[in-house]
Amino acid sequence: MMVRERVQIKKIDNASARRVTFSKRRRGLFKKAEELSVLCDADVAVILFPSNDKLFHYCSSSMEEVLERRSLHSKNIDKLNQPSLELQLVEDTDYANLSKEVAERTLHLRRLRGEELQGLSIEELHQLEKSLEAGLSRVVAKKGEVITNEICHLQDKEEKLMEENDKLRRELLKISKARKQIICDYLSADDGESSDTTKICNSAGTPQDYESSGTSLKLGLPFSGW
Amino acid sequence: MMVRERVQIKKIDNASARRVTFSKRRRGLFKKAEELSVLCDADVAVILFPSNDKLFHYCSSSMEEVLERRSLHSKNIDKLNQPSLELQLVEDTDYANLSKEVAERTLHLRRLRGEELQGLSIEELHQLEKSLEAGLSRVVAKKGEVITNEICHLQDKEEKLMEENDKLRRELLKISKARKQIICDYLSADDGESSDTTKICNSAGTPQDYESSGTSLKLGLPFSGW
DNA sequence: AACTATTTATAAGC
DNA sequence: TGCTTATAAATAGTT
Repeated sequence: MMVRERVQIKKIDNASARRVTFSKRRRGLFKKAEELSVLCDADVAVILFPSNDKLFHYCSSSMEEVLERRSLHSKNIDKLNQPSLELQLVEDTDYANLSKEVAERTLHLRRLRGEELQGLSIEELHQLEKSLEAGLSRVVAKKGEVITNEICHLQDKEEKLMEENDKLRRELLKISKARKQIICDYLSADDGESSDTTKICNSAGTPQDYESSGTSLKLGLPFSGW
Repeated sequence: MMVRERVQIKKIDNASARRVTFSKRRRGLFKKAEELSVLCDADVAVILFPSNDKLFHYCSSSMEEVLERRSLHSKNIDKLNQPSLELQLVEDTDYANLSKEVAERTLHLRRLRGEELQGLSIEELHQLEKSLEAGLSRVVAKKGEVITNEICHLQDKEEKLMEENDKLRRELLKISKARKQIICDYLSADDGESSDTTKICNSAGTPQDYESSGTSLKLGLPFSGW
């Protein structure tokens, strides 16, 4: 029973246990959020997406209001990290605005490439650095994921090809044997008493031509600079 | 000391106590959020606005992504409000081109932040990674340069201030000596033969008030998160 | 910021 | 789900 020892924080494999824990901890989290908002007079919003694609949320006031406030904050204080990507959806009515946005994004892109850094404060450079590090780690993680998938896929393919290969080899072997049998039969019929024919008729011999190439399939990965 | 009894969940009046509690509970809340996201494989976002108008947030993945997901969930209702999007595309070509550019740059920026990576090939991910690494190294180099400059500048400033400090201290010392001399002279004139006056007249004594503060100048650097 | 008595959250079992 | 309980974790008040 109960919490015998320190529980380690890693994904719960058992799906139903995971759901139970999610329910319990969701309640706990929302309660903490509520307490914080009351004790410290703060606006608090919590959004949860469990793996089953449902949505849970808690907000001390109005969710829309809090999110709006956040995006304002992001735009003003954290211009470097959050270059109003949300704005894309908002209808940017005139040409001038759009033009400004292109310029903004272009500058930001150049700075992320390490260009046009003159005049930036240490704080701004530090945020740029953090942003690059975060992006890099996500990209590297994604790449790992894609590579793993690719490898699984290729291994699957390899297995299937090897099976097919085996099948084909067996068929060839069968045909080869049949052929030799025919020749053998022919020779036996043609020259019944010759003792030399046993050499040609060796149907139990190992036909090396079709059995030695099974494990050297070349399955090139699509890119080699990892 | 400590939690003598059940704590009332109501606004903490004392502002500094409120800030301390906010800090502690914020850490706790973010920790719980993180644990929930890991244990239950959920996406979690927490946004906090304490009364002082700062912004704190935690997100298990990308805040923008989570918020977008949330708005998709709740936008099922709003779908009827969006018929104007197509009508706007009937504008002139320049506007359309510009719009496309904004979209392109936005996508690129988001990918550099590690978002919207689905569907990219290994090669593309690899290039993104290289690009991020290159930008990161340039930004880090620039930051180093700026920091070095800032430090030189501050050292200059420190030296000048210390010189000025010395000058001021010497002047004060001079004034102090002059004053004591006047008192001494006065007392001597008033009571010529008293042997006690030598104590007061000790003009070679060390006036500690002006000599002990020279090396403790505080020259705060503008940012501390290096 | 560190400490600690106490409250609170929660894992496991039913 | 909800209840129970032993234990882990959070934290209020103090230094």
